[in-house]
Amino acid sequence: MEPPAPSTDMPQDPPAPRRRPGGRTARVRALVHGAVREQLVAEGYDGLTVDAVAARSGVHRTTVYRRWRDVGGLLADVLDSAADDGWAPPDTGSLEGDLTALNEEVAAGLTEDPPIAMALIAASFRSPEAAEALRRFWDDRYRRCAPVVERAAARGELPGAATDDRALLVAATAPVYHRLALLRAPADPALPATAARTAALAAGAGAFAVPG
Amino acid sequence: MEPPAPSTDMPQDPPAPRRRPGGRTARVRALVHGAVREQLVAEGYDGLTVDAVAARSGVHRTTVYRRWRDVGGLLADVLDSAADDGWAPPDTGSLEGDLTALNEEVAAGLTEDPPIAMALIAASFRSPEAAEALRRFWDDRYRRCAPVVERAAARGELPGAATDDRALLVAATAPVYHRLALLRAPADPALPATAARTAALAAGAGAFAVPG
Amino acid sequence: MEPPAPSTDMPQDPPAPRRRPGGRTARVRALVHGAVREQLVAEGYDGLTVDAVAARSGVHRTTVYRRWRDVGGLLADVLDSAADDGWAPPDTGSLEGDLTALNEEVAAGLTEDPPIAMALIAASFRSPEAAEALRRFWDDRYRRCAPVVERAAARGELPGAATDDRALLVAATAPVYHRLALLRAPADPALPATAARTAALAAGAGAFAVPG
Amino acid sequence: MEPPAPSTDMPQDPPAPRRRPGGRTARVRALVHGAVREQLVAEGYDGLTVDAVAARSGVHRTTVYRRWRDVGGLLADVLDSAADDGWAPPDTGSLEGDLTALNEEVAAGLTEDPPIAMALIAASFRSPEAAEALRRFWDDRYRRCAPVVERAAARGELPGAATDDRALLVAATAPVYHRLALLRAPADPALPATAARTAALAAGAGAFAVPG
DNA sequence: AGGTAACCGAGACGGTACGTCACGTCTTCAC
DNA sequence: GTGAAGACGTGACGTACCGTCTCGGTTACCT
Repeated sequence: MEPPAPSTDMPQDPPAPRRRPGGRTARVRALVHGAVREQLVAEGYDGLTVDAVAARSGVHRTTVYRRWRDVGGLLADVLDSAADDGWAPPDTGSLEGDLTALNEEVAAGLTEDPPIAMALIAASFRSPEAAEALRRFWDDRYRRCAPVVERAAARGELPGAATDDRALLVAATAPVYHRLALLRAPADPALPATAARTAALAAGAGAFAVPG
Repeated sequence: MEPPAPSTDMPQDPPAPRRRPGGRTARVRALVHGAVREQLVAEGYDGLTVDAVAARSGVHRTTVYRRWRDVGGLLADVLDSAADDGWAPPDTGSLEGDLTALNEEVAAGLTEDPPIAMALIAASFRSPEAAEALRRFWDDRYRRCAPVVERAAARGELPGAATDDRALLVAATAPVYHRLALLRAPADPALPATAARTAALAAGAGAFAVPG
Repeated sequence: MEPPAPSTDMPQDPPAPRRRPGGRTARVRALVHGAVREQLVAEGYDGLTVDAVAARSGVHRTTVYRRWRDVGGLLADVLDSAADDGWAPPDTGSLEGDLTALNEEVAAGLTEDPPIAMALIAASFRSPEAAEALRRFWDDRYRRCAPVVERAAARGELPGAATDDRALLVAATAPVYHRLALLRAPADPALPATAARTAALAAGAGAFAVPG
Repeated sequence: MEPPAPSTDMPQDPPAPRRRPGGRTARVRALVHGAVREQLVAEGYDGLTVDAVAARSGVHRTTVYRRWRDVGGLLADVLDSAADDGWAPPDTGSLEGDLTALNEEVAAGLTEDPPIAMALIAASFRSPEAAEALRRFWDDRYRRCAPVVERAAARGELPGAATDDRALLVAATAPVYHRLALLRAPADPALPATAARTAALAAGAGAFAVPG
């Protein structure tokens, strides 16, 4: 949190690595990002090889390996760059409504075709880098959902002094993820609402209240 | 509740309608099953290749390809053969207690080292056959858990005429799976109980009641 | 002077009842051998890469790596298979005549175009396997030249009880190799004869006599 | 007589024809020369890459490519700069003695460890520039050996009016080079003397006499 | 007891992808 | 405006594993 201390540079201290934000490097990155997305859509995760991305992007294999190391690195970079969108949680006027809408977004994402979200989850099991990126992505998403809980508290829907928003949000969305991503059961149109209602009900009963 | 640990038991009679149940064929199957489990423990899923299994089992590569086709087929067979253990859900005298115990089993399975359960989940994302086998396995496990709900109903813990036992069980266990398998957050010792309490609370409030 | 060994590079007796003449393995070997020679002629040693040989032969890269390991292995195999020709040293009726003829063969080999011999020598500096194969090749050639010395002795051209034939032959041929392969001086039409005369003269003076 | 060992001395003044003798250019050249020699000693010829030399010398890759073009250029420059040492042929009082001493130097150079001379020879087969430099180097060495023949003539060891000193010297040294560099036979302690005696004997018999 | 279909061992091969290395060029940023 | 730092295109390397093929040899089940 403190400002960076001025480097007490010793003789021959290498200067700060200069960035090259514009030009070829940036163009290559954009080309590769696009190719990753297209390849994922076209062939699914199992078709997402470095070779295929390189061929599709027109960038050379070696360059991809140099900059992204492997498929996990590619996905991580794409995921991170995707985290900068302006996503915001729904605001329906009630906790259960918000959670239901959230779950419906989740369900839609997990069942869309091509199955990009599933591909990313699959990737996270093969590449630590992709796993970490996905973790960061979800962390960011859950953090942005905090207002859902705060608004509910402000409306008096939640008892007690404070509520563990993350626990509540995870409890609300977990059944959808579990059913679709792990159990691989067919989509249940009622599940988003059911899971939301369950979590909202438990929250109203103080299940996620923070002591103190 | 988690995918099974590799048992080192000897070949039990496969109830499959196989043509030649005895002798060499069965021995080969047992050798390969053992090698799959050992390899999974030793090298993780990414090290679970047909070649490695063949080498470890002493069975020839070609034979493995002939009978199991690929890694997914190997895992599916092993998973299916593991479904015949005598697992039964806990019985603690209360719905919340049963669910908590169940969740603790799940959490233990997902965090054990070597991470066999995680390896199987990872496999399910790469092989349709393994995915189907894992689906069958979980289906079987949830089915065996039905008595937990039935006992709770008999004790009068659940309102209404009938409860969707599967929905209740999924809701109870989903947060644990979600946190550990997807979000990859560190294990939270309180989560099994919290998730169980949440689900039990919602169930008590009729969230999983079946109409009619 | 042992009789020429039967060549082992052609398909030997195919016990195949209904198969095409020659098994796949032998056909692959023949294809690759041919491609090595062609590539060497077409592109020289620096163009002799595994990839190029594979492409030219129609055999897959991986197969070449599996069986020959690297360029050195390829050359070694080709060299060894070439050692089974029926080469015999010249027989002109005099030691100096034989050595001159031998040197002229050496000079012709080292100056031919495409420079296959030079390419093999170059290869021997990059691959231990090729070096060893070349060593074996020369050893075989010098061994076959022993009759040159024996005939000279029988004619009474050599003093003493015995002559170190290898030393004599190396002394006779070394200047040609040295000038053309190492010093890379232009070919000197007189050198084969000069070097032969020098060696013959020294031999006649007993320079290569074996004591005892 | 063998290619020079890498001297680890610091930059001596380059007697460059028209270059700026001092300053950065000379310093860079010295750094690179040193790095080439060190790299050759440390990793052998196969480890002598432009990248490695640049890294070892601290000079940028691009600079090396600009000034020396490739590995052959590097070696050629180093070899040429090494030709300026003060090497002189032995002077033992007899032709055979001189040639023996010369051969022993050659043999020592070809069998030293690390095998720098062999590395240079290897390089000469891969880079025309290095080949030409090595040719120049040997030419210079043989030229400096002329006094060996002149002294022998002055002592009356050589018949006729004149002797082809180069031919004599090549004949004397060729067996050593041939055996060690091409045939790769183990070092024979007697060979330097044998080859010297052979050549001296032939020379005494007028084998290298120049007509006219 | 013997036949025979099914199964297994063995080895090579074509093929995709991996990840690395070095070469030599080209572009961009900083001076 | 120039030139050094570094990113890139290019080609080759050697490896892992995949899945297939063919051949030949066993084995277990059935008649």
